[in-house]
Amino acid sequence: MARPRTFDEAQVLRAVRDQFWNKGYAATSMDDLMRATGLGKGSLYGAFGDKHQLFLRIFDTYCANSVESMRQALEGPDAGALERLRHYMLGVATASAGPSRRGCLLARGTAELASEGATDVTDRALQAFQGMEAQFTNSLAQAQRHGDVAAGAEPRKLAAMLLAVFRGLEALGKAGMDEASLRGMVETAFEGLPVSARRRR
Amino acid sequence: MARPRTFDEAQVLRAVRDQFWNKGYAATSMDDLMRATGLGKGSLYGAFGDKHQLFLRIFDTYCANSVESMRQALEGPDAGALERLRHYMLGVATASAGPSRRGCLLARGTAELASEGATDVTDRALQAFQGMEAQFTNSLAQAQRHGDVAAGAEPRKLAAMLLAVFRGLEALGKAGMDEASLRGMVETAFEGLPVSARRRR
DNA sequence: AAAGTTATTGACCGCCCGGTCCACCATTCT
DNA sequence: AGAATGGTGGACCGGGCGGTCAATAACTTT
Repeated sequence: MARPRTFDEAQVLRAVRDQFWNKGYAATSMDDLMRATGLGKGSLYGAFGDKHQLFLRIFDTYCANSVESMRQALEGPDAGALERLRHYMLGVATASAGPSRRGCLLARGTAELASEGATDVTDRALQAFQGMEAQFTNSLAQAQRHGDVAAGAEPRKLAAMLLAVFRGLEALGKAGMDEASLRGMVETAFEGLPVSARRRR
Repeated sequence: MARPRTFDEAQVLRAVRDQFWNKGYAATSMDDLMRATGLGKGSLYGAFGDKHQLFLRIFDTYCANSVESMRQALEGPDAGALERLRHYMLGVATASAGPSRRGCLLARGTAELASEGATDVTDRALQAFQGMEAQFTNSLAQAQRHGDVAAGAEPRKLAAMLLAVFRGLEALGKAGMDEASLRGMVETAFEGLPVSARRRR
């Protein structure tokens, strides 16, 4: 009934996301987005609305993807749950220390847009964080079931603590903290987890 | 030999800091700074240079103040060192959860300016974080000396881990995480610290 | 083929951006 | 008193900002 779109929406959104990711929200201009996507201004506005809506759109999918990719990384049998979790967090430490310096869009977006009453951003971020915490809880419960974590421990409390470490890694990595330090933090946090009595050395 | 300044430099810098703190770097305009300080543009540029230099200036003192205020909060005899540290971090948790939402300028500035190769910002941030870590290490060493922390523990490793939690609190608080959760993370982290054998229950 | 509908492009809008510049002023030195 | 010095305020600059819009193109329906 009408002219079809000539661009791949997913591809455009990826380009937009990368722009916001690299430069931040305020520092990204609509011209930057035009250049990055190859679309004219009218197309961008027509398809996605204004800058803020566009940001929310990519922020949304970024959050969902983050939680989902974590879920995939952690899923598996009870037996290796604790080790998978530890391995995952070590990977985060290494990635955060990388020279990319772009860090995590979730952290960046929240830091930049939280203050000005933009609850539409913080709400999504909070939901993502809670989703991540739930993944941690799940892994720890698996580990507990398998006997790697003390029977009396509370997976949810431990998960919350690990979530704080997790977000801290990101923050410190962006400041340029070296990989060894970040990985050390993960190791130390895991050494503090209550080990099952049967496995205590 | 010439006309003296009519403004209080410290006061002006405080106003500038608050502007950057509330709105972020990119979103703060020079007009905002003129309004906040009451100074004309010429005075601002004459006294402090351009926007970036001005930001570095206030960022510098903010970092120094942060480390120093932490030092003051933690200083004291060996006896209460661990408890002071715990109390301090609980205070951070409560403050991060506050409805102010402005969070920590150190975190915000780093998140916003780290990516674009602005090592002048990240260098200062990293130095501040290392200063904080040193304070933690110091308190933990005191606690160890007093027997609150296991003799075999390594204060520096534990301090690094607590630093990650510390920065995580800030990040999660900005997203709107509730106070009870944040305080819980601190409690859990402290429960994981290796307790002196003499004091183990 | 004509009508209807939507995508696309880029010119255009008013405004505000960071930064410069200069006329003016308050002070100190001679 | 007058020159010299440096602080002050604001007009001014070119350009980039977010956002709008009308002309045109590409498709479907009748």
